[in-house]
Amino acid sequence: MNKSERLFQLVLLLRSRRTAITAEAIAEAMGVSVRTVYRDVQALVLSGVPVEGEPGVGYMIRPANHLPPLVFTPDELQALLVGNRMVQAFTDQDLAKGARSAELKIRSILTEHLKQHAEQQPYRIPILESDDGLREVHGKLRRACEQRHKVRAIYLDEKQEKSERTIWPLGMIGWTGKWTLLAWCELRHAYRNFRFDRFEALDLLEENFRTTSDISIAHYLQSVIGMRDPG
Amino acid sequence: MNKSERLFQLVLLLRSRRTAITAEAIAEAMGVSVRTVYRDVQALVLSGVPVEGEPGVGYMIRPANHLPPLVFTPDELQALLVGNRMVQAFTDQDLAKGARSAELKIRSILTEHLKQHAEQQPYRIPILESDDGLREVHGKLRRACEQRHKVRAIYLDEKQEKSERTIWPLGMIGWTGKWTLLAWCELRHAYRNFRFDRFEALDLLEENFRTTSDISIAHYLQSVIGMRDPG
DNA sequence: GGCACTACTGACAGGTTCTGACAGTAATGT
DNA sequence: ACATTACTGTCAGAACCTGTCAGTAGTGCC
Repeated sequence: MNKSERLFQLVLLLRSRRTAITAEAIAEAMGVSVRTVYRDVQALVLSGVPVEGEPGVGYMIRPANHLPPLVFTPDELQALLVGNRMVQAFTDQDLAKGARSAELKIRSILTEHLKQHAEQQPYRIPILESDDGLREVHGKLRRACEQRHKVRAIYLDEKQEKSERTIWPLGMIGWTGKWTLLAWCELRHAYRNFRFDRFEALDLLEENFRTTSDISIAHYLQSVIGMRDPG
Repeated sequence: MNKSERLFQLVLLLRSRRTAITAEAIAEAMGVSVRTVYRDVQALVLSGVPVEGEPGVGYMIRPANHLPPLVFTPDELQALLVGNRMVQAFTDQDLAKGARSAELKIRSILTEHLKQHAEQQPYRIPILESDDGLREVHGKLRRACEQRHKVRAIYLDEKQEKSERTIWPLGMIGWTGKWTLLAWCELRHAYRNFRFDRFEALDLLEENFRTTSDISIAHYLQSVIGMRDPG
């Protein structure tokens, strides 16, 4: 990525956020040194782009129309289409529906050349009916996470031992070949991970839970795994 | 005026006009050669700025009112973001890069409300360094499919038996937890499927192949699996 | 006041990209 | 066939860019 491309991406990055971002975070996102970020920011300012910064806070862009209309490049388009197809195959029905309609919107703005490019991609991702049950589990759990419903679940562990418990679904982790639910378990008073394919029964309860600083996906990722939550 | 500054100015120039402007006029306005203008225009196009040109007419930026506004619903947005993250985790580096920049473009046009919504989604998809080798295999095979290069491969089957063969990579099939390559095998004179994680070595050959009505992904799906190729 | 930390600027050697000039290609018109 | 126009590819020389490191300024703590 050369400098001019990077400057465009930096404008996009700043425009994509609601909050300020530090030079260090930008450097990491762009794969360059912090010194280069300072230079880039200065280059933007000299070009008239209203970037503002504050020590201890980071950089923001003032909302002004500094972006021309943008269209997707061939690589970007392919990434979107493949990703959408994966969502249709590996998540749930409602999200699949969202993916399909998003794709129609994206296709509506393509040039003829890009449309042809989209026809020639080598990917095929079959949507198997045998995965319908899993898609339903996925949908229930997503709803529970989003709406913060406690869940009453019957779960089989790796030894096929059945347990029944009430859990607070905090987040959905995607791995190669499986999804796991990060939850706070009322039975064990601790975080637990549950594979979607091992739930035998699931009931969303009317009762809601609240995340706290000590019970949240960010807390788990930070203090239990030692990973910063980019989300 | 360096190149990055000039590109910003060129966007402003093109956006300020209702009519096309020739490369020569741009060159004069910018104080550079015509050759450089051609390069600059190409750089803008590669970043996704919809610059269009016609011999004898000149260049314009496609007006925003000729592009339908891209407005996504919360579900559509979530589907796009999750899909993009999966592409980053489970495909190759270049496609991941496309996904990232597509995401920035999408995020940069969101309303404040949708930006907030995007921050609160329950998905986390870790991008593991342990998958870097597989991402490299994925990238090679994608290139081979797209550019129609024959591939010289060393492959381990499910009994760990090693074989070496020349194959024509036709398409990439995504399943839960793994990718397979659909290829025409010169050794067996038949279609064969190869799991990405079982390739021990891969060399893209200079030699190209051509698909025919009897050797193609559509033919395989239709006549071998009995499935219509949605394309 | 001294020290540590944070965010930034200046300088430098080595590396990378960019430029104009020129040759070549493709399309169009006479 | 020839001329013109708009574009692409190549090359040598020029210009710019990068990360590293040292230094500056500001802030907070002891």
